Amino acid sequence: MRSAASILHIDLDAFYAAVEQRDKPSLRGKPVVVGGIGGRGVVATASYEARVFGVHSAMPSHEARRRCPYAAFLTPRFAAYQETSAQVMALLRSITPLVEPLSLDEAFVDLSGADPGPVGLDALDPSDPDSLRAFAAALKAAVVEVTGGLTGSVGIASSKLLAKIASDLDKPDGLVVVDPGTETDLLRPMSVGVIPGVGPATSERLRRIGVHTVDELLGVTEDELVRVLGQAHGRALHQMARARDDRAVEPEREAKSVSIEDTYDVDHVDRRLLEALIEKQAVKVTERLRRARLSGRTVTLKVRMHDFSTLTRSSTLRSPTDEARVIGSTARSLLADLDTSGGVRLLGVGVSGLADWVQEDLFADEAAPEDAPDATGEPEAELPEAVAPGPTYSPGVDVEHEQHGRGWVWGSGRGVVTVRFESAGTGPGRVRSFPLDDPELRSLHRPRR
DNA sequence: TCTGGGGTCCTAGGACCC
DNA sequence: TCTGGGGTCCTAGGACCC
Repeated sequence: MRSAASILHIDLDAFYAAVEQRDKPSLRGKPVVVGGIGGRGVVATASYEARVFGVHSAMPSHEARRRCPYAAFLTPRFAAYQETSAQVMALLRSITPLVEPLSLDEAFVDLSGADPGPVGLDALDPSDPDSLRAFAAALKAAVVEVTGGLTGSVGIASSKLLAKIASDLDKPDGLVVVDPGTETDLLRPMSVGVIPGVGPATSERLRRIGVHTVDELLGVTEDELVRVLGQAHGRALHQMARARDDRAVEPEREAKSVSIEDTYDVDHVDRRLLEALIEKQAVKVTERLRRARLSGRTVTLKVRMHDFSTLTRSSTLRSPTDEARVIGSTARSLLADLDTSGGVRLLGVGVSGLADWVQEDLFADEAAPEDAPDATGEPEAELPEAVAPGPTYSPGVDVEHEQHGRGWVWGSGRGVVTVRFESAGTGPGRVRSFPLDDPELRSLHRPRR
């Protein structure tokens, strides 16, 4: 841990739901649930108004609907979230290049040597708590400004560990500065679960040796922790309990894998269908690889069975590839070893062992397992709807009507789509319904990147 | 109608090599 | 005259994060 509180962690509040409320004025102040809306969907983010009803992330959507039937249930618009995230990250990088994004809505920032000019301040002194508080307040205001109204919670401390814990203490719209020297006093009474990396399994193991709080964790020797949790985790936790953490903010972390996975509304048994689905995923993974100018050597197939048991099978090629044909045939050959007769609820295709270049493949003929019948060669019409294009008018997606302008899909069914015409800058808008095939209505949905 | 999708990191065993 | 010891690569699974 550093002598000054020079590490900042920012976490945008209820991020997906907040973007939806920004862009859909009629939903401001109301319960909003963003996530999968199919029978097997789960909640990605619930607005604070929905959390009051007990709705939270990772809860099955049907359970969320039971608890909060009048919430707006929306499918995610990742393009909008990515755009908003990029605005915030750009703001942070205008202050210092030492920015480490953890996800779309979270980042660490190393404030040593930062320039507070972009948030309208002359000076920032990380050794002065008042200066830090003034900076954080200015930063939060700037986030509201660049995002068009989103708030974030900020924690500032002498390490990543404490900054992250601090940003969580005063949500939403929070601001907590941990003064150097007070770190262990802050941690001591807390549950071990506040330490990032301590989830249900670790908590349970610790509970069995009588440890519930950080204070109790302090009474356990490093050897004992290693015995219970393994080398890496045990040592790390022994350090964390003492607020010892000198991990650096790493601005340039590179991707280690790229993957696609899909859970289907029904379990699939038909092998030809499974192969066709894998082939589609291979094409999508390839598109992502190529956009990032990457190639990879190891292809992994993930299969979740009807009983939720999950298997992975992987195969490492002689050289990196970014070809859908190679990735698809490799993944399909991995399926061959598995007994899927009980039904498959999820398939996934991933590529790891990434290289930021594409080798001219001297062994192309050998790298591609010899001509397994090509699933994409099958007539599309023979396959069930699972491989057909999805519905265009999912709840929440952006649309435009020639007469009425921009709006978003409230719902659709029985040949009708219902649209509310409003956007971030307008007030709450009117609602109208149209036939699904209305030529004047079009989806502005951009395919997911 | 139980349990998403995108990731990261760690462990453990076997093969292989020196 | 059983059975060494690392190191690296690969595979499979699991915990965890948002």
